[in-house]
Amino acid sequence: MRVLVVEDHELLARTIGAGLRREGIAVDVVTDGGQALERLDLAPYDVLVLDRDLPIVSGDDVCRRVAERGLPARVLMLTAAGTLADRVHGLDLGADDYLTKPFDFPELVARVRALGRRSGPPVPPVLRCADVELDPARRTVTRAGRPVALSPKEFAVLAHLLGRPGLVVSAEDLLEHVWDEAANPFTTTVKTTLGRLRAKLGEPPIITTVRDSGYRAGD
Amino acid sequence: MRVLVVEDHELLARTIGAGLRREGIAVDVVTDGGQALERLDLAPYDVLVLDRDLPIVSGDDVCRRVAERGLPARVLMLTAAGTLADRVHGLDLGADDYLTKPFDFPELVARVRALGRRSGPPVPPVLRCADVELDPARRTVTRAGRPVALSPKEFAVLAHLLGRPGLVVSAEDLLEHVWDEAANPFTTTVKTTLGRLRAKLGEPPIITTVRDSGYRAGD
DNA sequence: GCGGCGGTGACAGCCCGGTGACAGCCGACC
DNA sequence: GGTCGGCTGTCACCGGGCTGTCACCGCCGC
Repeated sequence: MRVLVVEDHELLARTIGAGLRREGIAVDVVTDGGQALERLDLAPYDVLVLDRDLPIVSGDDVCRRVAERGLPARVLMLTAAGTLADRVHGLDLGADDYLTKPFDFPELVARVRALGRRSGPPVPPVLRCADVELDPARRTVTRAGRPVALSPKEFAVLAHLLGRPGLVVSAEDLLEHVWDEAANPFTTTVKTTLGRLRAKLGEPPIITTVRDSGYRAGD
Repeated sequence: MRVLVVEDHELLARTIGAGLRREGIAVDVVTDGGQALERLDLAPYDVLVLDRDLPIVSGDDVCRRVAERGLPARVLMLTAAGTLADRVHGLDLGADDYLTKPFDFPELVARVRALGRRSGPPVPPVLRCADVELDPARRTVTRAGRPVALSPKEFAVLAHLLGRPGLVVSAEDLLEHVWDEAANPFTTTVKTTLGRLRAKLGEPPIITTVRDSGYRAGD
């Protein structure tokens, strides 16, 4: 787990850093919000321990920027102001947890661990072939950066082919995996769908035909 | 966001459930740990509000099982025992946050929301897409600066979509996260709600349909 | 030349998704 | 406690685009 501590009170900063390191956590320490934003661009932190009362760039600002940029770091906000309103406000800014000074060190460690325990869910990979990209989660296909609108069947066929780059995929194989069991095994729908797909993908061809065997993409 | 409340004190359980629902959150309520474990197998909850002092299967046990099974649910532990040692112990068991009774309801809501944010990819506090802005904390939506009045369900659906910009969200996914257990899996309510939502949002469309797959906003 | 395989265009049926109407339910307000 | 109104789930119906079928053509190998 990688943690960035942002705390302008230097002694406290060093103390937190040393304490977390003693727990086997990789820690970087900076003392103002500007440095924090720089560091966040340079390395992927799991947890950000953030003092709210920072000079110049406040903890709230850093927190908001983290959320805006969609950074994966979870934010643990430290503050002297422990009123309910402040706490709620901080959480709504995008902080993931809140701790009021003075705090007990074991609790800080436990909360940092809790935040770092689970990182985001694994993202399904984007399939690529030449200048064609297929994103399964977004259900989008682009060619040279321009979106290509595909029907569900066309999309499924392309995904199946791009998922097996360089391999020859037979029409029977496509029927089995892309179509359901109701598909007529003597149908010509595979070649029709492939024709439409090729037409939408344009030139140069992404999918080649291997006579008597099937189709191939990528490689 | 979908929440499971586990609280053996029935009146308190119902009060929490009703209060969260009023905030547009899909809530299921059970009154013991055994039921909680069953429910957790049946539906993907985002947040678990868990009383620590449960009969038979304790909150600690439930919490441990959640962590062991690698369930995506975040745990907010409720307890009467507010000593530091207890809090640290709870967090080490896998709880993600801690609240001591008696608590203020706005803080419970804020913490549940914060945990719900964490269960997905990090989400900025205000969701935007084109000229539409959605503020989860204020429960407001504006289009081109003009307020749009949405019902709780419509709001929750829009928030779920805007929180996953560019991703295709299936009707099943919406049913699981926006509706609670009472939802009929064969219902047409999702498309009806989406129709009403689109009508209120007006032109140009914010939400697009991906045939056979689901809906997408943003991107 | 001819046979077989694969590509292409036209066409029609069908399924999916959108829409409007309606009813039950619940909370608010009187 | 009664009534009203908004929210939400169900249903029936409609329209459009997807997709499977078919006929035909071109190409390649024999």
